Amino acid sequence: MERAADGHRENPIVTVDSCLFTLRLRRLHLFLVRRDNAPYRGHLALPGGYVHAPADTDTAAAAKRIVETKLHLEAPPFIEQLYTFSGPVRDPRGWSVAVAYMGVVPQSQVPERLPEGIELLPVDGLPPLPFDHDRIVEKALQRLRNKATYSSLPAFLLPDGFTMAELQDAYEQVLGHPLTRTTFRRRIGEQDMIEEIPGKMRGGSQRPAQVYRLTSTALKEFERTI
Amino acid sequence: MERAADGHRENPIVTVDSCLFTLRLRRLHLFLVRRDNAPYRGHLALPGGYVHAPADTDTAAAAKRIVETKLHLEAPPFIEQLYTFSGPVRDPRGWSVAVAYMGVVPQSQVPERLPEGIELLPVDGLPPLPFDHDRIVEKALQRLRNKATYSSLPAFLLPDGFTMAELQDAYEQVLGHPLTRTTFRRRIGEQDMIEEIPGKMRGGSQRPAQVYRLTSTALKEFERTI
DNA sequence: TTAATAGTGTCTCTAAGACAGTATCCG
DNA sequence: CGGATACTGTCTTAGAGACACTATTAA
Repeated sequence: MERAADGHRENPIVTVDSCLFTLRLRRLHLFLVRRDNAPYRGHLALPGGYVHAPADTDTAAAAKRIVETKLHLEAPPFIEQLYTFSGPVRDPRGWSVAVAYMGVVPQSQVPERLPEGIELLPVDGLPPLPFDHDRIVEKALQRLRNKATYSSLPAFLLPDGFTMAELQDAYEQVLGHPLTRTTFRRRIGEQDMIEEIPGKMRGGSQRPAQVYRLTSTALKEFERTI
Repeated sequence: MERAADGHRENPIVTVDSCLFTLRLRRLHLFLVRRDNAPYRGHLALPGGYVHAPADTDTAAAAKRIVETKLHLEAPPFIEQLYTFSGPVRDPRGWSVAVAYMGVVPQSQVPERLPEGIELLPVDGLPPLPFDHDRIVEKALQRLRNKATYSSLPAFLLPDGFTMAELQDAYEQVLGHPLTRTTFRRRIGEQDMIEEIPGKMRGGSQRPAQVYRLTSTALKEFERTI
């Protein structure tokens, strides 16, 4: 931890970038913002910004501040630190460290018409992104898909009050492959992760479905044994 | 990503800290170094240091450099980024960002007598550590234990050439609970993770055991379904 | 009644854990 | 041969997936 005597050391730039996902028309989408400053001015990129050292209490606070400021989204129901990217070339402004965050937002929390400069693009078929944001998005999708196999994460893409069919669809959209209905119901039932909203039912011209909500605002991880 | 006009923003200090584990006398141990600079001079802490911005190619390179310099260990067979800790108080030198790494080293790569200033302590019963290193170690142990449930990670604690009993013991030491022998053999066998070293056998005054090695120098993760 | 989706019961097959039996070494 | 540990085969039980059957609504 000694201060280098040779004067070679410069302190890296520290930024925060966030990958926020939502479901729209049953497809997974990513939030992007059009940059209004150099570098890459005018390009679509992940919402990001500098850490404001004295004001922000940590990088998570910086991420929240930037999401609120740039995406006009209130606190996402799930957001967590993803990975830290670093190096001399990923940002043209110099040797940089980017602490990346990953989160999900229910569609109900997203306005129908997005504010100017904010775009919501389907994750399959994203344009090339500036900086190393392609790598960040790839890692975020890996994490999201992986967590879908052992946690309640996909449920955070849904509004409070969803049917079993909607929940299964959220899992399938994230995982990218179908699940067997019987097994899905059984597995979810074992996890003590959702509860029936008493009496509440929903249906069109068929048998109405039971409506559920998460039992906890915290992510629930499933059991695993070696 | 605009430069703040108010002048409030200072760039945080960027450091790297590493949690390296090994098995010694069948127990999990953590590497610590006695600090020879302020702050916390003379205290045992995780091996850490500043990122050398132009010289290091990224924070992983910084972690490797610091492990080699401070622990006198060659490249650990497994090391990965753990988490990034940040805030105004975790380091008395100011608002800081610490990118933490976690790794394992086989006992065979550790000299019997450790160099001056380096200590290897059992993970149960560590002294309180400076900075927020207690939190970092806690997170590293969580990651290590979690990965033991679905990957070949504990095998990296062993030298090349281990018996099935030694492998099971490594898993049990990391997980902290016994495993059933039959199931363990079956599960490991399915993973295509280890291979027999042909002809090689080891045993005292009993039937000699088959000796194995990892099939890959990369971590192997087991299958998982929802 | 029919169409459509929700929800349940059950059958089969596979995998997990328990346990006993066989193999192979040393002394 | 006896003791010790390595390894394998098999039995029982539990869970996964497949599938069919029942339930409940609107038209």
